[in-house]
Amino acid sequence: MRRNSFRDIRNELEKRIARRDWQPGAIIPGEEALAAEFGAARATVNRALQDLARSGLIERKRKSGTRVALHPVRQARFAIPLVRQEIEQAGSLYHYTLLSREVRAAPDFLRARLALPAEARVIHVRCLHTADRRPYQYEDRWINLAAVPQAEEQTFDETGPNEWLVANAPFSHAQFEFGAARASEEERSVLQLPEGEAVFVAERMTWLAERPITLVRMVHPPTHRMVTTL
Amino acid sequence: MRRNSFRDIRNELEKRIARRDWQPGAIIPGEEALAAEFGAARATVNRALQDLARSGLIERKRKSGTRVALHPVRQARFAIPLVRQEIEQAGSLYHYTLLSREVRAAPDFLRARLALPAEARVIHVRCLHTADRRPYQYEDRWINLAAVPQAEEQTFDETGPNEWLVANAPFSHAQFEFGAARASEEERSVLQLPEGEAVFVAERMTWLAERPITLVRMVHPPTHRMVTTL
DNA sequence: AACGCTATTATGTATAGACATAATGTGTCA
DNA sequence: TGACACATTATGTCTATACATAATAGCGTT
Repeated sequence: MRRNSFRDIRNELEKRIARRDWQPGAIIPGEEALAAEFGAARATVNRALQDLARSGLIERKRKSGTRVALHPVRQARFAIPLVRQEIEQAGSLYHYTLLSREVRAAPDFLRARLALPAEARVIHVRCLHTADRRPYQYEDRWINLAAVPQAEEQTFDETGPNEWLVANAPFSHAQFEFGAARASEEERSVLQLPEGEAVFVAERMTWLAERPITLVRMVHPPTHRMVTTL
Repeated sequence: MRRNSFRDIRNELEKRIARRDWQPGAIIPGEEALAAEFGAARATVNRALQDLARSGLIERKRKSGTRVALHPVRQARFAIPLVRQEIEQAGSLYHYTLLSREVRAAPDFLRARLALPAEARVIHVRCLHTADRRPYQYEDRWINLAAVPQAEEQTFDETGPNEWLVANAPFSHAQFEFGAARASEEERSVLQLPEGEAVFVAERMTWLAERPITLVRMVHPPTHRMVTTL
């Protein structure tokens, strides 16, 4: 006979919620009761319930008890891979090309977005990532030199700034923005797209404890799909 | 003196990893050792480590031990709101318009994507969601009648199929796809976009325990941004 | 060297019992 | 009646202990 694992309990409760055995908003039995029902310890039931709460299916409050979430504000997760990994995992040949690299004062739009002081100096890097020799991602990146001074010594002609940053400048917070746009003149030429083509744009800002690290705009051809499951 | 909570332990370990006290790829002390160091039980350390593993900062393997992730494959979460909520939370006026509703046999492309049998019947609904009278999202949805027979009685002329489904047909799995595309003729006319404009496309498939429920294609004007933080 | 069995080891999970904490209910006193 | 202290309750967390399980290392056999 199989022992009652917290997964079994979680799955069973999940099923009951999906089946509407317990209405949305309704309170479900307490940990003690469930523990008795499943013949498990309260700690085991607790673990199952915490799991469900994390996935947004139930809401828990001390003393009040546990209830089925009214609006199952479900959330999906997506991984943030390195371009190289993403491409190589798809079984393609990765290649990196540096297009330009420049140390300069932060332009106004960047100062505004990253809340940088007037005198801020940054590195601006533009590069292209290809998969099987076909343009895959055009990367347009700004790095705050005040936060990552070692970046100034990097030429970025062999490895991309993303890989270097991941290995040398951890971040604590990040903001992501995804959208679509008509390809600009420059994007079209770099990605070799026909006139008027659409592009998938992902922007990312990262901070390490309130200090802005980098802003990057990653532009993909319209064939690109970001996929995730729940 | 404050008790060592698993959060404290997690935060401390997080800090050490950020500080590079342990190099990426390096093995970190075992649970017993950490428990001794923090003066906690192994179960407490275990909980902290499982937490870190879930967030992708470390990788654990039985017998081998725990090591700092080489490429911290961090993951971000995004919420899956109802369009109405999304619009109203932004302080805008939500409005819904049904464009068409039709019960029919599943077309080939749909049968292929949802793995439906040859005789499958579906509802096809097209509708528009507006924010402050401006087109916000064009929704093109297919519902599998074998999985949600009650949908056949719904007219969807007052509330959108999404809202109805959320309240009446829960799902257990979902797949999301995001991308960009040039607006089709139909999308342009519904969303009132100029010729050659780009659109942001989100597709979602949902299942309840292996039974396909629905496939929806949600098309947004290029001004739309999907934002999330980590 | 190749193979397969076994012992070892670190993590994974379960348990009973205890105390902590937040939220709510209740009774007392001014 | 209102303010406030106190009891109650469900969840939150920790501990010590035990056993389970996956993966590896080492050994012995062929």
